[in-house]
Amino acid sequence: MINKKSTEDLSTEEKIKEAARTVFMKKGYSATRTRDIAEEAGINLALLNYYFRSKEKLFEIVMMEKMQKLFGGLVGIVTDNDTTLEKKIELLTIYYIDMLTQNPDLPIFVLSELRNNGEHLIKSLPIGNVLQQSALFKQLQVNRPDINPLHFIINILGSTIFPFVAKPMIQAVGNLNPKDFETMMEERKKLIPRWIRSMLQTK
Amino acid sequence: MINKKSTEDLSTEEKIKEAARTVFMKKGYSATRTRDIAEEAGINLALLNYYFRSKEKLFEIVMMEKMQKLFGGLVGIVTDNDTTLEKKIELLTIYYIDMLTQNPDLPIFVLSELRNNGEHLIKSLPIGNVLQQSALFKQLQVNRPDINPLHFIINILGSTIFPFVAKPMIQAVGNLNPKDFETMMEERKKLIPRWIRSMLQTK
DNA sequence: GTCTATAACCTGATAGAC
DNA sequence: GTCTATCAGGTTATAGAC
Repeated sequence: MINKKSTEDLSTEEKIKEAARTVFMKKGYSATRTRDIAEEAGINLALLNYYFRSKEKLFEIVMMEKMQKLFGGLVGIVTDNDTTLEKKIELLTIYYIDMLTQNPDLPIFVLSELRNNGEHLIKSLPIGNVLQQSALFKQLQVNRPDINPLHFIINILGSTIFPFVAKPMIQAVGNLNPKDFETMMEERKKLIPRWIRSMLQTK
Repeated sequence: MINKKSTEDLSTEEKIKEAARTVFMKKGYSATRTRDIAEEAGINLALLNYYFRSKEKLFEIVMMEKMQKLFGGLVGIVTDNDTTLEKKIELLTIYYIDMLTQNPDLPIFVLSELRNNGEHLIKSLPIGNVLQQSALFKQLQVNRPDINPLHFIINILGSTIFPFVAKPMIQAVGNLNPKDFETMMEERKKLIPRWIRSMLQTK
């Protein structure tokens, strides 16, 4: 546990950033007050501006981190020239479900803030070109030249990410407690790769 | 066109509600100022409070409408005892893609506000019981008794709704202009029912 | 670097004239 | 019903002492 520093050990700057992650994630940009962040960090409001100049600058740092966390992880998998198409689908599924089980609020945060306060941040991530030129894209194109590969990417991400975006709704509809929800997501790790495989074979 | 009144013809109360729909939908609850709504409605700020007492009351009216619009439409389809499972899947797909093409920002609005300001509103919609006792649920259970029917519901909704939730990301990744995006969604109306069918057959 | 105090502005809501 | 004016409180950001 050498990497897991307790809050008291962190530098002031890092304490503020950590508090900002927590509060922005929970409330979104607009509903967050800098006072909330200062309180969460256990420091004074003035220090926040001393280190980060403004609420918006601090938000952009957090937002970039979260976008990276949501979309950065897939790069290593999709660009690997040594894995089969089927293996990539399996790895993506497991990666996303595990990562989102640890960070269930990540996608709704990123996707909703992207629309409200950060559409200009999309261009910062070169994820578009990476994906278009990836091994996965080419493999999909070879397998199903009749269908835009983007459809399959959407399906993989939709199958894994959507349940977390709609989590409150799904829990209500299915009468699921948090443990039930996690169990279902665990089931999906096996089901989704099978489903995507069958999609690829369906003419 | 007898139902389509121009803005000037509406009652003041309806003008304010219409403006509230527009502004809340665009900015979300927290980022919306009652002054924005008043201006959009072409009336004075005081009138908003005269008709609706508070920002929150007005928001709840809009939010209930939007939840109804997002989830109410599926009730008629899933409870129909006279359509086959396959027909229901086709109808749900077409219904959602058409409706969301007209209202692309609806799902991200509802799902993100649900988390921030309206989790207590979920219970207002009896969608949970309706779905659990629906013909669709029973048909899924008969077809695949080995898999929780909720998985398939999530897949149908995920395939149709997720692309709209992630729209800015998808457009950036795929280098799509709005017309391209619509074309892809149109393609999905044919593809998704095929995919779900093949899922149901995949052991 | 860290704090207190406060400036400068914004926001939801209401009072009161018409 | 509709308006103008304004209140009371909140919000970001900074000045200035330590």
